[in-house]
Amino acid sequence: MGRPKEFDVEEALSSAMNVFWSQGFKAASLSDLTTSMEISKSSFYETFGSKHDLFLSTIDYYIRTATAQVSGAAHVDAPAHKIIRTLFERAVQRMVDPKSRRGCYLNNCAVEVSLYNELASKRFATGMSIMEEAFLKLVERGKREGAITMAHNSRALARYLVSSLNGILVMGKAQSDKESLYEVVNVTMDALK
Amino acid sequence: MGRPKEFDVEEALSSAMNVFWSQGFKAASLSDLTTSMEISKSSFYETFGSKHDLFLSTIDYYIRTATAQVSGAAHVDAPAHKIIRTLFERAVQRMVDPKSRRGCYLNNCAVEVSLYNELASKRFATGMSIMEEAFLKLVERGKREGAITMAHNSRALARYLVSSLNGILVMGKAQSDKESLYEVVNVTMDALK
DNA sequence: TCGTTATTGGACGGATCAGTCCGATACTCT
DNA sequence: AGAGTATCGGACTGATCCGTCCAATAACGA
Repeated sequence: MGRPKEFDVEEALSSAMNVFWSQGFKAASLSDLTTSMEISKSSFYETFGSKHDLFLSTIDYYIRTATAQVSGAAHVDAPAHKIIRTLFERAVQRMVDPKSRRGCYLNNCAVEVSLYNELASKRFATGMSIMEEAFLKLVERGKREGAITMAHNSRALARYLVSSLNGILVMGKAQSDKESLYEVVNVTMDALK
Repeated sequence: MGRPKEFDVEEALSSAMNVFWSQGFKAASLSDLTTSMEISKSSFYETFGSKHDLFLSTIDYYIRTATAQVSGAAHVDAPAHKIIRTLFERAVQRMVDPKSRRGCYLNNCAVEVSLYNELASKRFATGMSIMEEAFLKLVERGKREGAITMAHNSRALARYLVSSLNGILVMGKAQSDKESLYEVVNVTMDALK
């Protein structure tokens, strides 16, 4: 019944997210968005409601996809502390590559709009706590494996890791020198011992 | 000769910075700025050139004032590692207070405009390296005082501290719980031992 | 008093913006 | 063939934006 959608909503969301990620919410015009999403203005409003609605949807999309990666890594068959290190090293690699030096989408969104946008900042908090839970499981496993210190409780260490990861993503914007960032990772990881 | 300026340029810069800090560059309208700065549109363009010029000036202003605080703390007569902890605790206090939960101005600016603004991102890098130098001196002193580990070179530790401080400022936006943030500070500081 | 500079407020231009609406067309199922 | 939906492009609205310009006024020094 009726003509089917010609574009994939998830793909369009991904494109839109990349536009917001690169330009910010305010700076991204509707024209920028529809061009990148490869849909017409009419389809845009029909499917996504408004620029602001779309923005919130891209945050949900990011939480759905990006945090799934971190959570997924927790199930890899390797020592927990190695998985943690790998997650940090991947972050460094992303910040070193000019094409992906955009930091964390959630952080960027929080900076730009959380101040005047309740809905967006709630999503930011949600994303962070998902990250925290993922790290928490890894830390607990690391303790059982005897590779992580008992000097701090697991949740404190998990929060420390989320915080540190964000710090590295911020630093990467100013200091894209690979070795410097790896040094920071080394010090950060040593705190777990 | 001629009528003297009636407003203080530094004060106006401070007001403008607060507007940008709270709303972001794009979202801050000229009307918002002139209202907060308490000058007319004509005086605005006469003195500050353009919105963008003013923006860059506020970044310089921030670097001039805020990093001076950190650098100044280095000369306090107290054990270096205690000074470092105090700096972190002050950051936590700022993030816990709803009125000052705005993170680091440099970071916010970098997130919003660094992607399409060379001049702003250079300033961001400058600010970060000033912070790094301040922490470097503290770390070196802390080592001489025997309170900081020799396991890592001083510059790596200084970078680690800058990174961690930024991480805490980011986390504070999602997690404003005081105790959680203090826990992160504790773990962070333990890495120096 | 006179020249110089600072300040103001408002009018104005040119551009861009988000969002609405409509007519034409294309696709799919019954 | 016909009903139902998707898509498109473009015209349009109303608002907002940054920035320019100008005439009037106010404060200073000589």
